[in-house]
Amino acid sequence: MASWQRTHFCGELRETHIGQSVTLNGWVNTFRMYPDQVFIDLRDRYGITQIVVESDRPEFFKIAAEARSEWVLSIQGRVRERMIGSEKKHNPKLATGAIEVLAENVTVLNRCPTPPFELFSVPQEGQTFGEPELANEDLRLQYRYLDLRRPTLHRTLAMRHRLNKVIRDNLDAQGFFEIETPLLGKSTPEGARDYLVPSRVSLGQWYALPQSPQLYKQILMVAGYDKYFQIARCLRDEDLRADRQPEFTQLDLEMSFVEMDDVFGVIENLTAEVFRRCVGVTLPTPFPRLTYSDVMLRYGSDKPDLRYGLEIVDVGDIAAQTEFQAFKGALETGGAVRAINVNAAADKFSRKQLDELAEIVKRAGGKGCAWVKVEAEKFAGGIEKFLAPPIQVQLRQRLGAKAGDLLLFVADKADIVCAGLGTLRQHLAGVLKLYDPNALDYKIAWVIDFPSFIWDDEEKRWAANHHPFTAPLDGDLPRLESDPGSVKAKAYDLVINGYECGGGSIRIHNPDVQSRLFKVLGMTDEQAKARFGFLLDALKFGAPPHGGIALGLDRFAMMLARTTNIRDVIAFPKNQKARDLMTGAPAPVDAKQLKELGL
RNA sequence: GGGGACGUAGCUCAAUUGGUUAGAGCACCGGCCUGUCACGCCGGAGGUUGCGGGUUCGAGCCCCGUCGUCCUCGCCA
Repeated sequence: MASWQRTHFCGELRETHIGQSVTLNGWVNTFRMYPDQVFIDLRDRYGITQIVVESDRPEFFKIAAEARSEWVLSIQGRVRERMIGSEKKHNPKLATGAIEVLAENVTVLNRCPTPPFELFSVPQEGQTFGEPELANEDLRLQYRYLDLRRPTLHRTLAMRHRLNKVIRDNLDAQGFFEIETPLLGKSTPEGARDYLVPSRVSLGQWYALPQSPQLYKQILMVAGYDKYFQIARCLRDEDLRADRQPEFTQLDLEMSFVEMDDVFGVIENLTAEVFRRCVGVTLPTPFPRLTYSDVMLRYGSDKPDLRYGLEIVDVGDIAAQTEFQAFKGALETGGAVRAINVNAAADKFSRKQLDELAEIVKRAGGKGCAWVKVEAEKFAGGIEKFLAPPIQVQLRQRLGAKAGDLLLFVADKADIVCAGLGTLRQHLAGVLKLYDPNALDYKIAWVIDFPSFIWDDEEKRWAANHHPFTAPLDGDLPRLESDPGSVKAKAYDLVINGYECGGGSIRIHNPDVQSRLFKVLGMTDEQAKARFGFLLDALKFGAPPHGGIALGLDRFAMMLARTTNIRDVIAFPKNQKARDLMTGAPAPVDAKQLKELGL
């Protein structure tokens, strides 16, 4: 062992170590200088230990006095109790506060320039490390290795490690095999935009990086590996969001001889253990199962945040009795009129703020939002004059309204009403603080009974809502050709606190059904064979009934870490333009490289 | 591609809404200090207000363009 190597960690020493000779390695967290003493708080992953360097060792005192934030030091010394004379001078804020290390040797392992932004600040009560006010994110991403020194990020990455470990242990115990699948694969035309990789040995031809291991995992089922999982990197060349990165990590999973309940059982077992072991929260199982049509109506979203109420209520039948043109017009063209009762909020919104609510609905595609305040006897303001007393009575009853409530209405095509009120609901919950974003408060549910198809108005054809191998509900099969829009799928999403954290389906294993489904999608057998031939071939060779799911692990980590920014849970994330500000990727390459690839 | 917010010292922010020499805290440098622990005290240095143009007697502030960052719609089977 080299003389500078550590014998202990910086968070380790206690009164029991007093008198021992130790060596600590770490970064200078803070320093306090005196004419005859230098105090250095030395930091590593495990904590902080105070180092004292005294002037009776001038050669080391000089080095210590020069040391600055984030220098890397090795301190050899003796552990002693913090005393002045015979009086104890412990620091109760530090786990190591009873002791300090009197330096007998100081080695500078590396210097560090003044960091471009602050990494540490005053610790909060009960914390070893203090979080500074965060610098601009682009600066922090450029110096990611410095930003990653922040204890919050250490904790998050430690938590992700535990998440992966729990997943592997749990699925192993449930009988799953972890199997890797290729990164270099074949582009499949539907779905997200592919990242492409040129082939050097087959000039002019391209691999695609996987959007998910979907096709491979189904083939593994054909091959008899009846419980498969993989912690898989997936790549999609689409625009980024606060919860979306171009490369992200899925827990990909597939099982044979199963129906939906079997997948739910495995995932509920796993998810409950993840939350118990990562954040100490017990989730009640089984998770609630909500239908797509139900959540769209009540929450205006297929991934509702169930931590708060503010449910949407259909008032179309009552609105039809009014002469209010905005209501009548929407209903006459087959639309809907729905409302939210914002409890006790009548006085919380100024006229200007109500206009802002209308703006939010407009941004969601709507024409605006009508409002009315509820008083003891009657409604007031907004569209009150369009609502005759008997209408008011009905609305009051339907919406459970009492004096002081604020009623918000949106009238439009049904999907716009959902989007408008859904967005409004989220906004209101934030503004009215109906939930605590920092609390260990998790509302988790399955959303089921998704439509199999959605109508693509541009291409004038039915498109697969999930993917073209998703099995329709058995009872809906007879309507596959006659009424595709009414067919529901054996597809399911796992929704946590308003985030889609997973999705999957039971797959079609019957070639006849698969063929019928391709026809609905406007694909001939030949076209289907050209696109998915290898999978269709494989499915012919004795495919078992199978199904599975993929969980978005980055989003899971966001939930566990209680952040709304996916970059907080990824060690080296990309910015909104999909750039890595630390490495500078993407970047031009040498002409020679391009030439080799025939580009 | 559309909509929105932001860009002032190394960092976080301010600048009485167009008016004198653009300030503060932290960081940095120097000095003082025998027990600090966010040490304290004194002093100092540090600015093309993202960039380019325009309006004006006068622009950090208004207008146009551009670059960058974030949020969002489209997109994400």
